[in-house]
Formats: sequence, structure tokens, C-alpha cells
Amino acid sequence: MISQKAKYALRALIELARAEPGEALQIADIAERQRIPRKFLEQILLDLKHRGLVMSKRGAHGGYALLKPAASISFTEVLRLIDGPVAPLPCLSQTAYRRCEDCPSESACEVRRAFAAVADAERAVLDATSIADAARPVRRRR
Amino acid sequence: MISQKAKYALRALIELARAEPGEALQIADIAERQRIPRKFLEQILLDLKHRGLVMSKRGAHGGYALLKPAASISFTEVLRLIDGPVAPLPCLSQTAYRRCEDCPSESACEVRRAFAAVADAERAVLDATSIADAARPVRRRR
DNA sequence: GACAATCTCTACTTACTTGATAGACTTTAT
DNA sequence: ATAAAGTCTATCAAGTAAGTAGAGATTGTC
Repeated sequence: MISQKAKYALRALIELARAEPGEALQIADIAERQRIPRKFLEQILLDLKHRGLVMSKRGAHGGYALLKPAASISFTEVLRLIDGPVAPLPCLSQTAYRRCEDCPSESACEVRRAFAAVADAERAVLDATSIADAARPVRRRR
Repeated sequence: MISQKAKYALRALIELARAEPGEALQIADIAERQRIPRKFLEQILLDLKHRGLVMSKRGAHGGYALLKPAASISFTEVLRLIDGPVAPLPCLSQTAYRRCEDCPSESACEVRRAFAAVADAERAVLDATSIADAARPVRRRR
């Protein structure tokens, strides 16, 4: 299961992707439109900002906007940012590899062998899906 | 990430799948061979027993054995049992469907649409992989 | 310059989950 | 009887999830 926070992040990004180019959306608006607790969303957007996905303008008429094309933001990227590694096992993570302490031999590990296929399948889909894909009005995909 | 507990459960089942037919393996042996904390493994095996995956014999020379063919125990089944729903969103779970509270329309939910494909890909692999597959000595699969 | 609208940052909270550990109890073979 | 198993329930420490709270910093407008 992905976290509620990741779900909110994706929905916020989708909302931003739907804004007019150049237009900044305000936290309160995004929160209302996507039914996200406002203070929680503040934190999430701040995270996304610190990680370089969005930019913000402060003060009156401030707001948030995407920092790169929605088509170039993959679900994988967002999930990694918010929930951490996408892989089902630490020893299969591309971005946060960690040996399993109790595993004597990685190449002989039966569980790892099986989950490698899962990880590949999962990533194939997640990498191929962008915020732009998800932001399309309805019907039709990719 | 799957839990440590699920990893232990899979490894224990793999170990049981490798036992001689009719032979019962003891907790202590499985724990040692697979480097699983013994008391923790007790709980896990008890769970697996209550869910009908394995059987046990008590008393001296007791132990555990699979209750059905290793080839008929899928990874999905074990994961569901130990970690709960396999789906990435509650509203995509086959076995524990739950509506997302903040979602006004499921059919219009962009996040759901995207993750449906992930769930399918994931399940396809997990359903197709059995304990018997994982228990094969090395090399070769399916 | 005052003020209000916004974003920013840090801390805190409550409940739950994870990964165990402990120990008393029951059953069975010898 | 006894020792070798599995069974059951409780407990625990650390971490995570999902928020909430509130003071602070910027910026546009009058």
C-alpha cells in the first residue's frame, strides 16, 4: 500500500499539471479541490519543493507551480520521494540498496530471485506513467 | 517493501517444501537453517497453521510440515496472510476492498486508474510464483 | 507603513505497526 | 516421570503515519 501522503502528493501534482501555464495555485485551493487536509498539504508541497519538483511564490497572490513538464514527472519519482524505495526488498532497491542482514548469499536467495521479477514489473508500469498521463481529463491513456 | 515477517514466512515455507515428504521439521531447525529468531518464527508458523497452510505435531519428535503441495502455495497467498492486502491502494484490493474516504468518484480517480495497472502487473508475477518455484535448488525457474 | 494574504519551518501528538522477547502451559514419545 | 516439542498471551522499544499547532518570513496593496 502506498501512503496517504503519497496519494495526496500525486493528486496535488495532478492538480498543478492542470493549471494554466504560468499560473500559480494556492495551497488552500489545491487542498479544497482535492480534499486534502490543508496543513498536511503544506508539508507535502514543501517537501516537493525541497526536492525540486515544484516552485513557490510567497506573499499575497503566491502559490505553487510545477518546475518541470508534467510528462517528465513519473509516478516512480514521486513515490520514491514521499514513501522511499519502491522495491519490495531493500536488496532490490535501485536508489537505496541495502543488503539484508540475515541473508548469507544474495545470489542464492530464493526470495530475492522471486521478487526481482515483481520489482521489474512494478517499475515498468510506474516508470511509464507520468503526472501528465494521470492529469488527462478522463478516458484515454498513454 | 514487504515486512521482515513475510520474508521469514516465505523462507520457512521454502524450507518445509524441501523436506522429505512426510518429514516434519522442527522450529529450532528451521530457525537455525534460515537464521530466523526462534521465538518470532514460532509465532509465524502458528499463524501459518491457523490459516491452514501448514500442520504441526506436538511433543517429542514433533514439528511442522506443509499441508498442501508447495506448487499450490503462491507468493500472493503468503503475502496476503502475513502483510495483508497486496494492492497498492485499498480501493484496488481484491481481498480487502475499501473505498478511499477522500475519493469523490472511484471511476474518475486518476491515481486509482494509474495504480490499477501496477496492481495487475504485480499480481501477475506474484500469482505465478509458488513456494515450489522458489524452493528449487538454484538456477532455472518456472 | 500597515495590513493581510501566503508560504515556511519546527515541534508536537496520537495511534498504530514492526520486530521482536518472555514465560507459562499443553501435548507426546520414551 | 521426564524431556522435548509446539501453543498461547502478554509485553516492549522503536519507528512510522497522519495529522495539528503556531510562530515566523515574504510580498502585494492601500
